[in-house]
Amino acid sequence: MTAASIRARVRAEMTEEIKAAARRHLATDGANLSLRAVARELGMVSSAIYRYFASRDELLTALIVDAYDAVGAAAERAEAGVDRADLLGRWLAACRAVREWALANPHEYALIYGSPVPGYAAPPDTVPPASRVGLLITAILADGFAAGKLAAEQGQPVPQPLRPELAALVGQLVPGVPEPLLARGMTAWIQLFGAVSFELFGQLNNMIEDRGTFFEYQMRTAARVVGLEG
Amino acid sequence: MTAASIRARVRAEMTEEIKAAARRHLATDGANLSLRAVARELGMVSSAIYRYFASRDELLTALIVDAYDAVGAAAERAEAGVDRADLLGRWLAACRAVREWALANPHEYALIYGSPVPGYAAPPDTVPPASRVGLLITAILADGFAAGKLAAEQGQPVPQPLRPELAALVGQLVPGVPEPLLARGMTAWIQLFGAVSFELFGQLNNMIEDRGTFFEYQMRTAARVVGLEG
DNA sequence: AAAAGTCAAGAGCAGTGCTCTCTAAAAATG
DNA sequence: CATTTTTAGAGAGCACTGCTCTTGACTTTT
Repeated sequence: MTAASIRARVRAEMTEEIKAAARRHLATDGANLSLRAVARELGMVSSAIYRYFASRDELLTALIVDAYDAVGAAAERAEAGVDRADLLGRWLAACRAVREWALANPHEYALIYGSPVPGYAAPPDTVPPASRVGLLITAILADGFAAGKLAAEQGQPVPQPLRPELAALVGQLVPGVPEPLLARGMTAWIQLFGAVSFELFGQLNNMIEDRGTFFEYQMRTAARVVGLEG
Repeated sequence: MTAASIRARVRAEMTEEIKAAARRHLATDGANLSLRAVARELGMVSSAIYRYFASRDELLTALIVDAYDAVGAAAERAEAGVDRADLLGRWLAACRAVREWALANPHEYALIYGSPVPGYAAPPDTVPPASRVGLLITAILADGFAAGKLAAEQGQPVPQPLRPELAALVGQLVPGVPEPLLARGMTAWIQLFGAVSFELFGQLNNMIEDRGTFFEYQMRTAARVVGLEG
């Protein structure tokens, strides 16, 4: 039993080492990292990797899950450090955390929010980690609504055909939040990742140099759309 | 002379055929399409491709330029069909055209707005085509401001450090537009491509089914941020 | 101590981007 | 018209890729 768990522990450590090496290679080769190169770096032969991951795709999936969890955790940590009553502060803290994580781990960010890897279908285990940031945002909205600080309706009316879908989402994510508020929350969500992606993927090149200030402005604008004032 | 231009014309046709085949392969293999497979499809040998493109990157660059031009042209065409005084209509037409082009050509969209291809640096010739949609949006803003329909200031104040950069952008893109208006235009620009990318890259999966309506709502919300009312 | 389970290595297959050399045809030049 | 020059493509080859299968060594369990 102890022996078995030793083996299991060694196996877990090896798995982590492979992922760490793969993450390093992600930086130079992107999603088409080379299994053989990873193996070489670890001083083993390529076929040995297959004892730990059934395929390259499975390795990628592990990296994707880790990445989603890492952004999610970073955003949650930052948001948790802000006074609960300061809704704008909580939103901005989460946004900044996402951006900073993305800047520090650009290739992992690209892996999860960039173009889908061709021929790769995300398995179901990636879904829960993928929704952590979205959940965090909606939690802020829920708090704001509960405290009477966020209006249910504001701005563009939500088209009728969207309401049942939004209602279902509210039901499974944040019970009690009005659909129009969630709809605006999704606007902010798109704005957040749109801004980070544009910066990271080079769309701001030759246009904006002071990316930090630009991002701050964008996220404050998004906050206004949702109804979060200072 | 005529003979020379015959040769040149054949060469141009062959170049187009290679690009067309490469575009087809983009669908299955994404950015790491195989030169050999492209050559095979054209009934030639891989080394022959190198008579037309010095490297795989050069082929990719050609595809990227074509893609930027295609979205740009689609957006311009759609926007041109709307009454000049109908600013909201022009904005929405451009947005819908971008989305529809992206849905029809998802892999080309991913090539230009997705994660950067690892080890690939976009050469300067991609810059002008890349800015066509942005130019179109700012042209709408300029018209609206000239007609007195768009307020210079609105919503979130533009941070001081951003103003000189925005001023420079205004100068080289759309003289006469106030910086805060351009800043809001960029918000809408991010919202547009953020929404399309989220839909295309699968971030809306298991959340929103009626993507068309959702997109419409998002773009109308973005229009409000800029100050474009019905 | 024997049986079962696990790990890693090595060879091999079909594929890749790219370079180099060679041939055949076409165009430009005398 | 004949000859030189330019060009397109073919083919072989290099170092690489993901992945499979077989073989040998080691560890855990019975």
